[in-house]
Amino acid sequence: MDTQSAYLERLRPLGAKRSGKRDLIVDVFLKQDGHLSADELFDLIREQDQKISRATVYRALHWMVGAGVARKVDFGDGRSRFEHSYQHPRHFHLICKLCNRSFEFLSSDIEVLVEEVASARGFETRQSVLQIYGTCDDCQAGRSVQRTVAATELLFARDALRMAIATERSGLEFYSRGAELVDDPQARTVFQRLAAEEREHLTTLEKRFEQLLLEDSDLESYPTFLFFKGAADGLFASGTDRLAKVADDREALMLGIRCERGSYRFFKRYGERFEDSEGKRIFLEFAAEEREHLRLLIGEYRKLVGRSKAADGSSSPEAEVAG
Amino acid sequence: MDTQSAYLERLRPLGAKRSGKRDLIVDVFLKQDGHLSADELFDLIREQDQKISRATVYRALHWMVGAGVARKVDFGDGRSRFEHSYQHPRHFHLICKLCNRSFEFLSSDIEVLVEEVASARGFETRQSVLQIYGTCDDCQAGRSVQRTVAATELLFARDALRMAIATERSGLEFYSRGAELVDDPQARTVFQRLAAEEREHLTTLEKRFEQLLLEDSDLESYPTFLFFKGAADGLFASGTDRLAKVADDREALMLGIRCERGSYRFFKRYGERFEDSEGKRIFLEFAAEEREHLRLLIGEYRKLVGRSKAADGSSSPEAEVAG
DNA sequence: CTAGGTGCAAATAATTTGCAGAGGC
DNA sequence: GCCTCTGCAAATTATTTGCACCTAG
Repeated sequence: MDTQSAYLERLRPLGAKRSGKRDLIVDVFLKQDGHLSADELFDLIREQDQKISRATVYRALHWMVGAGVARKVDFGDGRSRFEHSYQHPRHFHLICKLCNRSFEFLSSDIEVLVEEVASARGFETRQSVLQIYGTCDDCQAGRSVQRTVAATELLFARDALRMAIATERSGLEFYSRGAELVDDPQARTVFQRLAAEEREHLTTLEKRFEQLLLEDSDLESYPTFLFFKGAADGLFASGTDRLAKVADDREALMLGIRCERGSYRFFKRYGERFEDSEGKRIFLEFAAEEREHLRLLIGEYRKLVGRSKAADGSSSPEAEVAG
Repeated sequence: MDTQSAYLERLRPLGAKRSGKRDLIVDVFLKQDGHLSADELFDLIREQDQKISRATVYRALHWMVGAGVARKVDFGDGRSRFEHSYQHPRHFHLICKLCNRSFEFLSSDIEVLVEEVASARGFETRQSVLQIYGTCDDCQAGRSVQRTVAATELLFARDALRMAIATERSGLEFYSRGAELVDDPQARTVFQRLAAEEREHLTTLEKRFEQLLLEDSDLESYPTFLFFKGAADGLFASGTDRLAKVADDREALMLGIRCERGSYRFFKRYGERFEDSEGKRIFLEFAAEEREHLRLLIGEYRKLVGRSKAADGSSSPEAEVAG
């Protein structure tokens, strides 16, 4: 966590003056996981410095919220709670009313819908908070096991990797199949090359996943953190299905372009939304790879259309590629 | 609002004793629209009865929340706010941080996703709260017009009717087109009959909509309250497109069945989710109509398959109809 | 030097509670 | 008669503020 100080440095201009006290408070706060009430944070601070007053803690929290370091969340139990934004994408909460534990998750699907609703009203969103109150499975089963939960950062990275791997797999299948089906030798070469790349990336991603597991061997067993309904894996999968039905090589390439473009936009868009974190990096790196593939495919598509001028013009080829 | 007392009566057993004071508080509370803080409610109560104390209001609110008459919502401004559950489906909020107004909406799409996430965790949901903080369009534009907003009840009814009407319209188009395309005379009769029914229902619904407008002539101008992304109107519309491509009458009927079933499930499912209200009734009544259509279509389908035993078996007809 | 940060104590603000009496069942 | 509701006032809890002082830029 050495980027942390750099991160804070970036924020300074917003907040004016630096001070030892505030630094301490911010520091202690960022080291914590989960949701702290002002009072809990105060107690923690007091362990380090007996002389810091409650008011200072409140003021520091207020500053952090303003500077975007922290978010204020309300669990309905009277006092406010705070959580970091640092390496911690905004997320939603499942709150168990029995054991008072809270579980986090992230759903890009929901975020998209929220955006749609807001824009339908001309509303400019700054923050959205979703809390689902109810009973957790442990409490329902009578278990009172205080299951330790991995850091959100790890879960996020895990889910981002899972998604990337799933996409890579179905991409691999798509291109392998495509290489078999395509007639044009150059198009086939491109499909084969892309298949090879997917295979290579897949290996890389799987290694990265294994490395992640080293940090917490139970990582795979924790529940999903990042929900993506029609995540990219569906894109290529349905693409592969449709591949069997394409009329010619041009259509096959176009299908590839559509899949890659969907996948690229998807990973880029979400990668951009998150705060600095391993998960964000995974998303963005993956998006960059998809962009390369996309470029390759589009180039090949243009060449193919050039070669066979007798394009049937059924679906305005150039326009589609341009998008 | 005469069902109101009956409604409260139903709740009594949960809450023990009836009392004039509490009745007054509940009464005043239910008459209000929007989100009241305890204090605002207290002021309103005081207009009726100078001697009621703040504590009593708090206690009554606490009771109401427990009894399910009210919900507690937190807008992050320090004090809690309360809103009815009565004739007021749970909903989400857009909260403008500048003018402090809040706008409600309902999104079944989001609710579905929330349910999915919760069940993926084995979490039993009791309530979900979604708050979107930001800046409303009025504040963005510098307008400070305190636009009056219609009662949620009305907006909900309006949107339910809009949805029903849209579905009815595309259903009408579907069956009209179907009647032209179908070969089998009996199948044609069914399509014609359904088209006629849709036309009739459409008229009824449109009248109902006009009546609703009498209650608030600006009703149409208020922003959408109920968001339904792939609302039923999309179902029949895409059905009509596909109608041109069906191979035979059996497929045409099957397409109708699929559309009706989708529509039926849709309206039923959501109708069931809401608290007693005009909107709920609209949903459920509409669902009942769709069920009738569905029954008719399935009957016709079975007859047709019986007539032409030479079914190609391409899509396990009976099984599909059964679902 | 000066704006902002800090501690302390006092002030608010929202909500809860103890207690004695009133009222429904 | 018992149990719950009610008013009042006092208590509690979370958070903010005034003020005098301190410190980084």
